[in-house]
Amino acid sequence: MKIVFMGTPEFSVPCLERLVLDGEEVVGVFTQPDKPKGRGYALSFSPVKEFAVKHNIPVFQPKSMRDGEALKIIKSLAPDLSIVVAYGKILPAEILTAPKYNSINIHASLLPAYRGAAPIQRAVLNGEKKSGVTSMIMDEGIDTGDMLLKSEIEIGENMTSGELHDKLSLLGAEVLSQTVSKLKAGELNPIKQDDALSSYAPMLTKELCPIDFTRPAREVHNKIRGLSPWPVATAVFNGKKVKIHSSVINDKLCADAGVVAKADNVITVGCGDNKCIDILELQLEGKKRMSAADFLLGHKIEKGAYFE
RNA sequence: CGCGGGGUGGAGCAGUUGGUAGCUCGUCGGGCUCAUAACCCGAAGGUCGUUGGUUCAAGUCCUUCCCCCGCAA
Repeated sequence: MKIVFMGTPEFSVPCLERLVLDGEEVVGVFTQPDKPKGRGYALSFSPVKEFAVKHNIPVFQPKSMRDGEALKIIKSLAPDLSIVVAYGKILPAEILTAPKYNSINIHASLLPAYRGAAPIQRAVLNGEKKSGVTSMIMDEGIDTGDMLLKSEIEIGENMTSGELHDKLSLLGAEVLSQTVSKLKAGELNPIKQDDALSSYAPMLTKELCPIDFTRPAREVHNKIRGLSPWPVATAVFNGKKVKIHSSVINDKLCADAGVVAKADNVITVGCGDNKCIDILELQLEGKKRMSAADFLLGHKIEKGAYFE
């Protein structure tokens, strides 16, 4: 089957890779334009582009999908199907319906819940017990298309967004592969989403990062794992910003919000509900990420020290 | 050349106005203890990221390059 693939971040790569492994004819890849990133503003390729280049698949990076150019390209590629996985642009109907079998999307949530840009992280932030991947036929709305296949996965107590991301990314490739093969076999039964049950997962911003230790321990913990590995929950210690990379809930100790209850191998900090969290890994500004134990070797934590 | 922090014994940090390096942990040996990730004594281990320079003398000043990280995108 001739397929056009649209995707940008790391999450999309396993899907694209799976299509290639399944022997599909990927005739073109659309991905976001190269952008200056990182220190020094070096121009960088998207992970999908990296993969496509390596496999000699033609890459297209239009700035807009609505100026007719993109449509022209797609028509010239004459695909049977378009597959969109975290492309990062909202596609107009003319693009979606250009291929013979229209466009299929892989979304990292159990739709209709968590439509939108950051379904993985939002699920972790909200302390959801499960998540998953849904394939759907795309329409013009944001993740509102008719659902095709769905696969669930458990979210562990201490799982981070990064870990869930990696699992869903692989699961997504699996669901995609099945969806395509069922499409070929004519076995797909699109199911309408129940809008009443829908929810939206907006993009993360750095405003979410500061930890409020007056919140319950579980909420603090969910924030820490939900924002890991990006943008990472932060606190202030001794006037310096620290990123808190990982934690576990500690309901054996008790301390005022933000106050350090204990610091030997881990740093135990009080939260708002008379429980604590154990900080396992943290990172001082300008320093590398390190375990709490390593941090403590070089940083004395006096009695009464606190995070804010 | 977007802004900024940093590269010091295995790990995390100190190191003032330049005079051959110190702390905590770890490691090894010994001791104490019913016992211990506790405590005591002792030991090993560092060309102070790299290059060149200034100086009687540089981890500490200037220079080249490499690497790491925070911010911002």
